[in-house]
Amino acid sequence: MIQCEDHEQCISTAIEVAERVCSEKQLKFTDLRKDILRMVWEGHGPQKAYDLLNKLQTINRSAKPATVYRALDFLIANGFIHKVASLNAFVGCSHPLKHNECYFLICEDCKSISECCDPNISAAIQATTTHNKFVAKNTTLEISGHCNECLNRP
Amino acid sequence: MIQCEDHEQCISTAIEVAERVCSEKQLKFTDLRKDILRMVWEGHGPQKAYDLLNKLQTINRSAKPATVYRALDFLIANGFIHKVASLNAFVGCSHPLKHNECYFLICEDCKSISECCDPNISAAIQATTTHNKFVAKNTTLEISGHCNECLNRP
DNA sequence: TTTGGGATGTGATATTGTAACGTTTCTAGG
DNA sequence: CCTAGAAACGTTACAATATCACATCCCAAA
Repeated sequence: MIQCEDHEQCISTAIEVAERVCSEKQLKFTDLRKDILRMVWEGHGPQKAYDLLNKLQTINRSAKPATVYRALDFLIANGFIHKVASLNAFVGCSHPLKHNECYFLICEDCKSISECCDPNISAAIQATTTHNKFVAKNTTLEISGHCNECLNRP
Repeated sequence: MIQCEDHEQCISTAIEVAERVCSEKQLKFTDLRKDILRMVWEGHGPQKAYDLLNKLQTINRSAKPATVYRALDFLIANGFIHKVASLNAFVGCSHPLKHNECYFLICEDCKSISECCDPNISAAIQATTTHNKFVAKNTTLEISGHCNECLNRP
């Protein structure tokens, strides 16, 4: 998410992809779900549920927490966004079609978050779960620290 | 934590280690902190802050959330427990002296949690953070799924 | 057209965590 | 010993996050 050149473009791409995937899978990509997906992407970083609720209430004054959480649940279940557990926040998924195991680099200074998928990490995790005879369903890997830009800032 | 043979023993070992480390580092291992550490370990799995509060209130009726959270913060800061972000819960650290990067296998069925440190995973993470010129301060790796025992249960 | 399930509306409430400020306790230095 | 200053703790209030339960709406398949 950090690196995008034209954020409007990447938002609309994300929505188009979601639209297509939902169409293929016969899922209902309702206006509400689309609005929430757009808002998550617009934030350009981890978005908090209640901030999304506030935004949503500018469109739909009667929106409630459950409104937002239900849409978020749908988007997570179908891979369009991720929950960042260590922040209690949500980010758009950069490649909803490609990977299952993603991880995040979270800069504590500028709050940027970048999503990566690294085959070596995935392989190492896989090797260990296999060794432990553990069947992994969901992997949370979040690395917080300082990004290169912030380290080089004067 | 799953594998311990004598849980009373592993609780008291954990407390002894904490006592020693605090003594060495000139940290104050107060009764409150010791009580919370013991309660985290007694649970034999991820413990929720408010469950700990309830337990604590059987000893100290006037305990408040902040009482618990402050003790938890101390225990985390000094490596005696970990926060499990994906569960909003806390577990005792099996080897407070040895490692920085630990990860968890969390069984969704029996709720057991096992802490592991795998050099290969650490190396893969390190390689990627280096490649991204990212300085990691804290790594959260939590793998949820199904443990071997639960998979083999009839 | 009915009917059943998914999606949403709505109000209430549960759960998790922090801020702010006062009091106590410990400890180092005079 | 005394006494600042800091660390720990007590206490109140509240903020932030999340879920439940039940009603209603809407669409698609029989």
